[in-house]
Amino acid sequence: MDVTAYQRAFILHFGEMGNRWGINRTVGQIYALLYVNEEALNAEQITQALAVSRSNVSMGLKELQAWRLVRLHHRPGDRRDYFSTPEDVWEILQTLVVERRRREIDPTLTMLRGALLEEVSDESDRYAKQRMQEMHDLIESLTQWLDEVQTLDRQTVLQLMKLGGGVKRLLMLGRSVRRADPDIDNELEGL
Amino acid sequence: MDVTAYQRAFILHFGEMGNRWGINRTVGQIYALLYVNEEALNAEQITQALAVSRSNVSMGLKELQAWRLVRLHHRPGDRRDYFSTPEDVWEILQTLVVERRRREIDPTLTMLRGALLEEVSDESDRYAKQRMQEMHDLIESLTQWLDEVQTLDRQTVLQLMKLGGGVKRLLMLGRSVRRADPDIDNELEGL
DNA sequence: ATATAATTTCAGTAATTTCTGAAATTACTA
DNA sequence: TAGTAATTTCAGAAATTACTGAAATTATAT
Repeated sequence: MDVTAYQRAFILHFGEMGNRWGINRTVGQIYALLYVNEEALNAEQITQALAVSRSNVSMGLKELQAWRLVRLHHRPGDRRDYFSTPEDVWEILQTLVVERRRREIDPTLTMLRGALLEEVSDESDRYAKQRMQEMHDLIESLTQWLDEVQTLDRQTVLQLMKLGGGVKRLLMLGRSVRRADPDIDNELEGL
Repeated sequence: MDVTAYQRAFILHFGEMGNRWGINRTVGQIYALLYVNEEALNAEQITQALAVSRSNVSMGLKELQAWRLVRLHHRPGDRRDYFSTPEDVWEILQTLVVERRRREIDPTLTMLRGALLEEVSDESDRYAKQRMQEMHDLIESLTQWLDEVQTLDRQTVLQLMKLGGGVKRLLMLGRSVRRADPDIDNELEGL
C-alpha cells in the first residue's frame, strides 16, 4: 500500500480533525485511508501506509467498527480481514448521524427525562426544572424530526434540500390548498 | 451560590458529556450551572459552586465566550463580570450549529475545495479525487440547506419540524398544483 | 498617583488519552 | 493435533490535555 502525496494530504487532515470530531488521530487517518481507496485494505497494509503500530491499527479498526463506519470483507484463500468504507456517502452520513446522536444526545435526553419526573419544591429548582423542560422539548422535537426524515426515500430528501428556504412558500401553498379543498390529501394518495 | 442536589445532577452530567462534545469538564459544568440559574453569576460564585480553581473558571469562561454561548452583564456599583446563557433555547441551538460547523466542517470543506482544484494523473488519485468530490458535494448541500433554513422565521421552522415525514406529501402536492397552475407562486406572493 | 479589586496569564503538575511492543488469544492449515 | 498466521489485549511509555497557584495585568476607586 503506497499512499500518494495527494491522498496523504487528505489523510493527514482527517487525522488532525479527529480531535474535534471525538476520535483520535489514528482512527481519523485509518478512516480517510479507507475512504479514498477503491479496494478494501487489511490491517497490515494500513499499518504500513500510516506508519503506526499494528496494535494501534487493531484498536482503531475496532473503534471504527463500533461506529459502524467500516465494512468487513474476505477474499477466497486469504484469511485476513479487509476493511472498506461504504461507497454511498449518504449512507455514511446516515450512520454518522445515528451514532453521534446515540453517543452525544440520547444520554442527555435520558437524564433530562429523569430529572423532569422529579417533584421540586425549592424556588431555584423550579426554575432549573423549567429550563430542563425547554431543553428536553427542543431536543425531542429535533430528534423526532430527524427520525421521520430518515424514513424518507433519498429522492424526497434531496428535493427538500434543493428547495431550501423555498419550503416556506410550499408550506403557505399547502395551507391555502387545504383551505380550498380539505380532501386534497385523499385525492393525492394515488400519486 | 449554593447548588441544590437537583441542579448538581444536571451540572455533573454536562461535565461528563463535555468530553464527547469537545469541551472539557469544567467548561461543561460552568455552562450547565449558568443554564439552570435564573440570575447571572460572577466568576467567584462559579468557582465556589463548582469547587474548581479561580483560574480554571477564568479559562472556561473564555472558552464559552469564544463559543458565543454566554452573555456578559454588569450591575451598577459592581465591577465584576456576570455571566448568563441566553434565555431562548432556539437561540442557543442556532449558536451551537453555527460554531460547530465553523470548527468541525468548514476546515474540511476548505481542504476539499483545494484538493479538487488539483489535477491528478495517477489512477488511484483519480478515484480519491472522485471520492473527495462526493464528500464535498454532500457537505456543501447540507450546509447550504442549513444556511437557508437559518434565514427562515421560527414559526416556519417549527411548522416544518411538526410536519416531519409529512413533507413528502406536501412536496407531491406542490408538484401537482404547479402542474395545474404554473402561476401559483405569483398568486401566493401576497400571503 | 496609589491602593485595591477583578481578571488573566502561565509555568508547573496532575490526569487522561494515545500509542507501542510483547504476550495472549483466536482462527486456520497441514 | 501441532504449527503458524492473524488479531487482540494490555501494561507501561509517550504525548496531550486539564487544572492549579502564583505572578502579572487590567480596571476602578480614593
